[in-house]
Amino acid sequence: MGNRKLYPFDIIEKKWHKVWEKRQSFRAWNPGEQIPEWHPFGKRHKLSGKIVDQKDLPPKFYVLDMFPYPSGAGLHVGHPEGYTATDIIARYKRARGFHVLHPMGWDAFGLPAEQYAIKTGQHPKITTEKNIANFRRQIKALGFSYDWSREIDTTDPKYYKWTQWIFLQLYNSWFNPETNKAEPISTLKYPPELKTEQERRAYRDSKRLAYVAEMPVWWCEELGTVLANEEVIDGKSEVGGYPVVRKPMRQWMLRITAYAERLLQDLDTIEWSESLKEMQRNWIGRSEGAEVIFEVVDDGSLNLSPEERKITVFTTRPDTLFGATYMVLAPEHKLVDKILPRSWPAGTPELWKGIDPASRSTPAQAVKAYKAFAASKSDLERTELAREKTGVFTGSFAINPVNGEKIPIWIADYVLATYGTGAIMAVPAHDTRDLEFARKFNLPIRVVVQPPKEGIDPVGFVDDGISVNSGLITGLPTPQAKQKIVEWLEQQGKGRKTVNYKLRDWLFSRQRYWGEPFPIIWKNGNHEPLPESELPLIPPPLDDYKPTPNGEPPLARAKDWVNLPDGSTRETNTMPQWAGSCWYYLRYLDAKNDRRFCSPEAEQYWMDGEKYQGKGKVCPGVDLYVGGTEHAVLHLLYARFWHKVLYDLGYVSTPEPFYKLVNQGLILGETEYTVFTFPDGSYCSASELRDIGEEATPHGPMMVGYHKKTGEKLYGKKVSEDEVEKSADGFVLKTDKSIKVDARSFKMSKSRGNVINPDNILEEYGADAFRLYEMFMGPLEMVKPWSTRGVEGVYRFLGRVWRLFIDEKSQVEFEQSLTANPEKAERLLKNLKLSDSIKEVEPNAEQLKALHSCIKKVTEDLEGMRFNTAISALMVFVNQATTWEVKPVSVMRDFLILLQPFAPHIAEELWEKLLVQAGMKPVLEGVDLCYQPWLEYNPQMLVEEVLEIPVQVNGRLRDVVRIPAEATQQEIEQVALASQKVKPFVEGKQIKKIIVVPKKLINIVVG
RNA sequence: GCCGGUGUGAUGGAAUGGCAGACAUACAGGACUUAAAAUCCUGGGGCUGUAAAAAGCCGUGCGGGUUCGAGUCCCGCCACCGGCACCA
Repeated sequence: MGNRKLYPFDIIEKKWHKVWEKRQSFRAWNPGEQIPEWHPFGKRHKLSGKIVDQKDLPPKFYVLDMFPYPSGAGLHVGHPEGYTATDIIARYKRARGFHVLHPMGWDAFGLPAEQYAIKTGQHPKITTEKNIANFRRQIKALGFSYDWSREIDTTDPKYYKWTQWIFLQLYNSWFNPETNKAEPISTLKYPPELKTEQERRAYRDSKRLAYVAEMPVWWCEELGTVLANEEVIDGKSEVGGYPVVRKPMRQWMLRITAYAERLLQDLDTIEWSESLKEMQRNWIGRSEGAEVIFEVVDDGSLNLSPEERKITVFTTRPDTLFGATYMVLAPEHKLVDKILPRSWPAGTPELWKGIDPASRSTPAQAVKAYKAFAASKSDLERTELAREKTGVFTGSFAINPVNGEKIPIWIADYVLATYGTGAIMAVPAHDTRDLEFARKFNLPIRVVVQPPKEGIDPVGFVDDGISVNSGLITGLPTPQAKQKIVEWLEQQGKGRKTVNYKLRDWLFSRQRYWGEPFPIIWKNGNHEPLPESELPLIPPPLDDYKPTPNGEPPLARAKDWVNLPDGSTRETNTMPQWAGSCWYYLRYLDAKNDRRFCSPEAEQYWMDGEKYQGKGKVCPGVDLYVGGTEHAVLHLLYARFWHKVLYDLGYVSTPEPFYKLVNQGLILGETEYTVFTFPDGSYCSASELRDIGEEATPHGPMMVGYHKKTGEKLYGKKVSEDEVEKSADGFVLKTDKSIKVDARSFKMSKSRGNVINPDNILEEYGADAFRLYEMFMGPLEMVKPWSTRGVEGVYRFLGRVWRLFIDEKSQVEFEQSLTANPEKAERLLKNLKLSDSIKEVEPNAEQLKALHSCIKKVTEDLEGMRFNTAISALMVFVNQATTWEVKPVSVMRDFLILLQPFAPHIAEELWEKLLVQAGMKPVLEGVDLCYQPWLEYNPQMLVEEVLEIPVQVNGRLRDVVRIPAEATQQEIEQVALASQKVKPFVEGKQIKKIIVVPKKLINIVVG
């Protein structure tokens, strides 16, 4: 790239940023606010100077970005992808007359700032502020039409005051299963047997939506904190990839499980992508089945109470009860230790007695050894490897309620304590895991479901079939068999129909400093809420931000803060990072309110589509939410949960927060080519390798592959694009075409060194080109590789737009005077002259057609969020307009209205030129470009007098004929048949039928 | 293994069941230039064919099907990407 700019984007962009800021162009107005005389929104909607009421305001459109965590690394090119998409929509909707709310803020609590604080002793606030300032600068440089007056920061006490307040709402609520919603804790009814206040308190505390529980949690030594299930991936922390272990700790929990069903059901009411909804459904993991009670066989020596004698299992296949040949408890199951007989029953095979030969003398010893073995396995080990089944016989038996059969009770870690009842009935014939286990320990396998088709082995058949050898359900197809057996169990009091969810309650406390402190104090072992008047509760500064040596959170170091005069102490845990992002979209509605998290008026106006949009489509909540898939389950599930609680308590008016959600696809690094070499340095074709992939090494990620024949591990070497060429299938080395090269794009990462810094792109091509490129790459939702060459392409397009309007001679003079007086840059812009070819003339038919087909395409594509094709329509227009000797002002004006959402800076500058130098009349006089009304296309302008109609014979293209638009079907047929190119294919054959698609195509079918 | 998504030129990608490859990138040729950059113009899926054309055939991951007509719809596969994964 030469250093000469195609147009002075740097000057223009700075200029318009200042203008927009000064005019507060993108400020949105809450009901009750007075709109100043000068504001363009007031002018557009005739509300200037008025104190507006909800009913005066035009329909709202709330378009939201997932706010970023301001990391020290600065903006990633992935951020502006979503932000540009929402900005284009925001600008388009504004032009369409909507009252647009388009805010931005910072999700600023987080680990990196805290870890930096641990290293340096510097308060994390300082790092955070610095990073926010950098992010703000970078985002502002892109010219997004945010209402910056609503900017929020989750680490600002004015913000987290309300995060803490919402926590108190959760704390002071319980979920009433009868009404299926959260209610104030005061409506809780106590069982009559609870007499003392202490008993009632314990009962109350056990029902709260925010409650304390001692439970095994994921403890991450490296991070010095516990993590939520959702933050643990493959036995490692999602952040940093550190090992985690299970550890019982006292923790704050949020009762999200109470909302499992509603979180699932309401997915059907919102417009999210199917894949995203599926992810949430999977996470919630609803499964219908039955609980079945098995009775432990006790000859009296076990001393079991009647309650302890019952083992309840959960199964989704009650129809296979007759095939249950053993049962399994999780090692952590409560009853495990109670059911152990003193000695092995007669005839217990050695194989059943456990993993440790030394401990086989009694069941208690075997079980103890097995429990120790299972507990020692990290979760990584549990999920990894071939998952060889392990387990041990307890020595006890239970009675299968359907046939009275005595079956052995085992413990095994393939049964999870945390799902269902922590116990299962094992049906090896019809469950893959049970089958594996039964085969390993030589347990009986009994077929009770016949596959519907011949030739399928019934052992290991897990789908629906016909019940066999199953007493009263024999002969029934699986669904009916399930129903009938459950009815029978219910009659007998041996079981019932039930639903289970994979979703667990949300572990809500962290042993960190840089998070919201809990507004909770502890008095005599009981917790109490802080009064609302004491919010926000601000954490004290520390000298040392590490956890204390005995594992207490860092806040425990601040003795003066923790210990209160009356002897009570503060909770020292903090909330997880997700807390602040659970409700930020509500704070934007009324960001400065210090009496409430958000006023009811603002909430109702901006969130409730139905009431204030009048007729038409109802879009409750945030109308459009755009962000990455990385938040598919965590943030989006948590936020929906909080929203539903607030809805139940009457604080918000919609059951769902985000009506329409779009996931932007990841932007990968530029395509990389890898050639593999043998240790001696000679090349190996990628086609001879299997399992090509990345491997982390101390020098960063390396490409590795394994030789298909020898299994030898080979390393890859990066080669540049000019060293390779495309062959029949895939790329090969230019120097040796027998050597295939691996070509793929990778996620951008520091260690790989393929990160594109937005600052550099902005510097070289400007914000408009950057915005345009990110949208032009392809459909928003798709994963796509970055290509800096592609940026140059759209940059050239903007250069063509510029030259369409600006006189070349004045451009040259401008550049010269700019070199001489760079400090006068902005004033020199005035010297740029409009091209002489732009004239106040009536547009001709061709020009109108070009304009109106552009309006049509851009409008339709914006409605469908197909930005890439909208931009190509703009390019088509410019390519056509470049050939016009005279360009009518009106046509060029309308083009700028279409261009503005995509490339606002250049559009504003050229609009101003048309106003000042060509005396252009805007569509709405005195209104800024960003509030000019959108254009309607006129179908009349697109009508062709002569159409080019393709002629097919038997579906194959033979000719294209020109036919007057008003031609009749017969005339069209005649012209087509008369075509010299068509004749040879028709002559001598019988014409069976002629299909004429009006204005589109004609197909002659011959026999 | 289960669920979801995607497969189209050298590349990113376009195509309400109706001219496959819009628009752009890369490439090649030309104009302008002392030269280069920038700009403008032209070309282009493959094969056969021809002096050049014309013309024909084949082409949207693979195999079938529906249809006058399929990248698009249906059935069966394959590959890649993402998510979940001992959840009974």
